[in-house]
Amino acid sequence: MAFAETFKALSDPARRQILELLKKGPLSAGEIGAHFDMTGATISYHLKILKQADLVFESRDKNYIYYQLNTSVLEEIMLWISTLKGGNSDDESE
Amino acid sequence: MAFAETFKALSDPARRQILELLKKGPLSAGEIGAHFDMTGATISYHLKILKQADLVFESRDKNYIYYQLNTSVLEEIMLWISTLKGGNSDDESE
DNA sequence: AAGTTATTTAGATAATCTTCTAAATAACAA
DNA sequence: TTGTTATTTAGAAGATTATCTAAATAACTT
Repeated sequence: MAFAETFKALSDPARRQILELLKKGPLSAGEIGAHFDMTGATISYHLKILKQADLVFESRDKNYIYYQLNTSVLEEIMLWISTLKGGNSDDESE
Repeated sequence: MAFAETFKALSDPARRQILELLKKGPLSAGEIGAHFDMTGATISYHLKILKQADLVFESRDKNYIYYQLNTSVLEEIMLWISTLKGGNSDDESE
């Protein structure tokens, strides 16, 4: 829904990399953090922004919080971009 | 090419609106500015960022500078998003 | 209950971003 | 060449962002 929030969230390289990690499946906050040279607090901050943008959602298990991609918002962005390109949202070969 | 730059450029509402205006065709910096409640200097700043991100290009005529959409970069973003969603960049119904 | 581990929240700081005003270019018109 | 119009550049101010450390929660283990 909130377009600004979504694009804002995508504008940071670390957050894009997080999304790419999640492409393969859910990961806990700690597992995500292991891929970065940042404190857990900073990772948590980025996850919060991705969550607010609806790009990820979380589910809890034991004392872990798992994050996973939410692809539905990506659809909406694709739509925005494709109307910008083409005018029409439908497929338009040539 | 520079993904970070492109997403950064798209993260500002005014810049997205500029792109939408340019969808209908080229406009001069002044014509673009007329749609916003900002100084020409600020518009120029936003145009520079869009230009650096390769989202627009300019062409000069008389003492006007016309801006127009460059859709090729939009393709690349679509590709990034769709690989994030689907894994495969090709069409994948269901 | 007390201790441990995973994660978030709070508060601070430094860097980056958006915007303005004023001045500089660039190109045209007389 | 002088003046006018369109746009950009420079420099400054205020807002937002990314990051850290330290402290707070939350959930598990013993």
